[in-house]
Amino acid sequence: MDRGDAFDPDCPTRVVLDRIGDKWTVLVIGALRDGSLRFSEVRARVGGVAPKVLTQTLRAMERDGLLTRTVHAQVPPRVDYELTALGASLTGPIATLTDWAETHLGQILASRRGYDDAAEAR
Amino acid sequence: MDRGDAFDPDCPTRVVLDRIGDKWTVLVIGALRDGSLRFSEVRARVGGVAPKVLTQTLRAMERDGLLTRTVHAQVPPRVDYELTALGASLTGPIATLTDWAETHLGQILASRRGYDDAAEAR
DNA sequence: GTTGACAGTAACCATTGGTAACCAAGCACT
DNA sequence: AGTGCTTGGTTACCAATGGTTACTGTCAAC
Repeated sequence: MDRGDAFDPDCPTRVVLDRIGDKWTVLVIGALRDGSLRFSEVRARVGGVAPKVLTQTLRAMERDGLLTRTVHAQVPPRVDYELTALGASLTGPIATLTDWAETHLGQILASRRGYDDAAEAR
Repeated sequence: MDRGDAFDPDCPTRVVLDRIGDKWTVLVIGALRDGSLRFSEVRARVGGVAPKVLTQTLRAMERDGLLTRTVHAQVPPRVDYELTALGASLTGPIATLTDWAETHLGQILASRRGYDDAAEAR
């Protein structure tokens, strides 16, 4: 097993897909695409994320080597988050994905509307 | 709002990202890439998925127009799932992503190991 | 009549995601 | 001395989701 097989549940590739598949991870990477941000800035960019969940996400990403976390001994505290080379290499695939999402959004919503109408007619 | 903005929590693009971000959706699309399959075949290909969850995933994908579900009035029953053009158009972006996952798996696991060792040394 | 295949469903439990409230450190001001 | 302000979280709690196991319906074949 060299590159992993995403269909085997016991293969670690699955773990990677789990992380990428995480909604917040994708958004955080998008937020950090243009440079480092501090905690509250990430929070502001990624609308609607609870601080607890953001902390979890950032720690998991740090653990996986996708970003670095640097604490400045200041008051008030300042913590900067920045993508590593590994994290930055993910921006490409993710951009592909969000592009798809944004261009096909209309089709999906239309399909969903049709489905709802059919349910209503029953 | 034409294409949507994934960073606004109230924007429907978020909904699309949620679906794409779903672990099982990605794997199901991969499984159906080469043609239609029946329920149990999908289940076998996507190792480790519980039938309930697979049903939920497939229904949601049908609702979003990513695949079609055709029931054959037979006994034993036969249900075929097949990607729509919309669903097939997702295989590209997803392949990009799984490629990334499989090639960078080593780096991530290495980073994770280092993190664990550091925690242990404390 | 009972066994077997297929495609689920039902009931239940575990894990996760999310909310609201609070905390710690240091500085400025009173 | 005490109060308030800031940032970057943590804690306790609750709801929603994900997952597991067991069961169901139908009809053909034995």
